Amino acid sequence: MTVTIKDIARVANCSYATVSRALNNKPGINAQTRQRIIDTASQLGYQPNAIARGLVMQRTHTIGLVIPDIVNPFFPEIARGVEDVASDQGYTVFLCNTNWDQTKENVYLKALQEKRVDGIIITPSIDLVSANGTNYAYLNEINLPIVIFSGQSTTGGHSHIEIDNHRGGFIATKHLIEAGYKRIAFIGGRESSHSNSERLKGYKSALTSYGIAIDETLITNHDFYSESGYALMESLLKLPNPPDAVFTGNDIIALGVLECLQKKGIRVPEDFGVVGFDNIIFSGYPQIQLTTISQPQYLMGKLAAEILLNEINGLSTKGVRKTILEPELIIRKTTRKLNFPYNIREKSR
Amino acid sequence: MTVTIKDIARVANCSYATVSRALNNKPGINAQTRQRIIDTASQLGYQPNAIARGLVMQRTHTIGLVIPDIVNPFFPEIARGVEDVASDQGYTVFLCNTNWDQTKENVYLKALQEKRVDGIIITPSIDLVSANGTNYAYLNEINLPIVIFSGQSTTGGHSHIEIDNHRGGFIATKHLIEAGYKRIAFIGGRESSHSNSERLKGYKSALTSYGIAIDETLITNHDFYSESGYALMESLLKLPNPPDAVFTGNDIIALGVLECLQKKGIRVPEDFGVVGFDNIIFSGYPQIQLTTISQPQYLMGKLAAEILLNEINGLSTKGVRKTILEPELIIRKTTRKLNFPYNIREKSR
DNA sequence: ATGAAAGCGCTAACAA
DNA sequence: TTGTTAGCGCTTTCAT
Repeated sequence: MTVTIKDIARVANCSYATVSRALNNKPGINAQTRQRIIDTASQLGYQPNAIARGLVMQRTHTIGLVIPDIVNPFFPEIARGVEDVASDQGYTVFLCNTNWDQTKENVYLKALQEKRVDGIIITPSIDLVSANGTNYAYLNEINLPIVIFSGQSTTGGHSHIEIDNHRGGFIATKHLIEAGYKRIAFIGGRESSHSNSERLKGYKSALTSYGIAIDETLITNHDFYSESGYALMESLLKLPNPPDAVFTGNDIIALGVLECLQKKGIRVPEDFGVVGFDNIIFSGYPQIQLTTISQPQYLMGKLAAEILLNEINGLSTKGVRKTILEPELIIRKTTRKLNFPYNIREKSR
Repeated sequence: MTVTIKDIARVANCSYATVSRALNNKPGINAQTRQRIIDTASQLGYQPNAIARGLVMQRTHTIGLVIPDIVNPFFPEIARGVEDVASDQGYTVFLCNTNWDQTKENVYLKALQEKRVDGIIITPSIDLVSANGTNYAYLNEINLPIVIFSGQSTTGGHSHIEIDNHRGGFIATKHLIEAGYKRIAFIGGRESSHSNSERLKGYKSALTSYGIAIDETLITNHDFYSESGYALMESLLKLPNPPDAVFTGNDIIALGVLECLQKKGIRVPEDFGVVGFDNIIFSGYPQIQLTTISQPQYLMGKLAAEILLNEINGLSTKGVRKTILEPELIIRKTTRKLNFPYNIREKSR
């Protein structure tokens, strides 16, 4: 049925070891026989069996990409970055979308190991460090190059790449304060997610720096979806003393917040300020113009893949790379201009 | 290093064939030995090697998903649909993003075959049927279950699933006509793409049905990106007799069109109508409210995967399923209400 | 320069 | 019920 090197050997009249040599450009083989073999291989329509090769080489040229939500435009950009460098270097990538489901994440991790991927890039759906308990040390049990994307290693045993989420939360909130908003709420996504909790810490730290008391009733978390943003915004508005601004866990949430505000007829940015996080492509559209914190998504995907492939190929040591990128505030139309005279000096963080 | 069934056999004191039986729930094995084997397997932290298994079984439980643009929100929804059913059935999916690059598509197709995937779901970046010449018969040379997503088979040898693009183009254009727009342009994406050319045909057929002459200067194509939509809209506006409405090849293009219109200060929908295609999630956002043609993306992804897995598992015959879904017009805020009295009857298509 | 043969980790037919 | 053995298709020593 499918043609193998043995078939080639038969018609090219040589041993199949020779075929292997010829096809893999190994030295020590007569140029003519090599050509003859290559010719018959293409005549027979030979397609190397990567599975068999993988078995003997213990290398599959395959990596796994484990992410929580491919539908959030943040991740497709990452995926494209990862893919571009992977395919450039002859690797192929398994897409593993967990829908923020811890169980599904584990199932995927197991499958990837069984399929003998050469390495894994993962955005854990839960914060590895703050989550105490042994359950979440699972990444340490994987004996494979791993790069953690937007998360941290519990042991320092894995490279990781992320934006400085704390700083991002800080500058987002700072911007809101300086624009003169008075009661700034936080609408986060998954409370257990690493990036979310860092952003929240940044938010708190900004408030504290400016001498503003932290009001726990203004801090909410649920999901990284816009429905969640809508719902939480709605309930925040029902507070006796409702907020006049909100910093959200990501742009998608902010979109839901904006929708709610529009429905309630609350004017943005005049009476209400909104800052998101990620700077997904749609945030920049003229109709949206969301003020947000930018992450260079495609670049981050590329970097993650480069780091991983370097580790796989032994070009760099495992787990040493800590790449923290600087977040950038993108001021658009959902926050007021900084025309508010503010005397309180920002304390250093 | 890694533990194999031989290691298990050694400590469980049996042959490794027995181990294989025990671990795979094969009949004809003593319940106690099975348990003993299972126990030692987990004690040793055994992880089956799917590569070795794949080699002997000639089945990898892996499928390939080949799409042109993971960044277009249309595709992540598809991917999620595909993934959800795949992972449910124990399959894993290779994400192959081609960026509309025919060469990259071929490279991926080759890689997928070499990696012995069990089947492929592909949105060809070029129209297989209209593209004449032998180059584009490549899918027929692949001896694997394939389902073509939003495209057609040249031979009828592959199942395919798509929306009725022609019909979609027709109802989009019809809607614009009935809303009273007079000069309706078409801004497409890749001219060589199947869905694009079908949508264009639908557009022409609607105009013809309503007795409107087709003006080739109003028909433009470039890329499925919003930059392309912006640029083409801009040049269309420079025409001596510019259009007052446009039907676009997809929503992303429409977003670019809207941006251009806004910049030029042209009022939508009062003075200009826009209809997109796909109904990506962002089109429904309150700030956008794009009138468009809906495709049930997630469902389509699910269906594609189900069809493929059925073929793989011999539950249905290869290449017989032709699934054509009905498009739906979603009227939002980028087109006028149908308050225009129109006497010309729609001829049947 | 080429061939013979072992072995990667597993499944499955055949024996016992 | 269990063991022996032959591959799956390939790479890679070790001989020749």
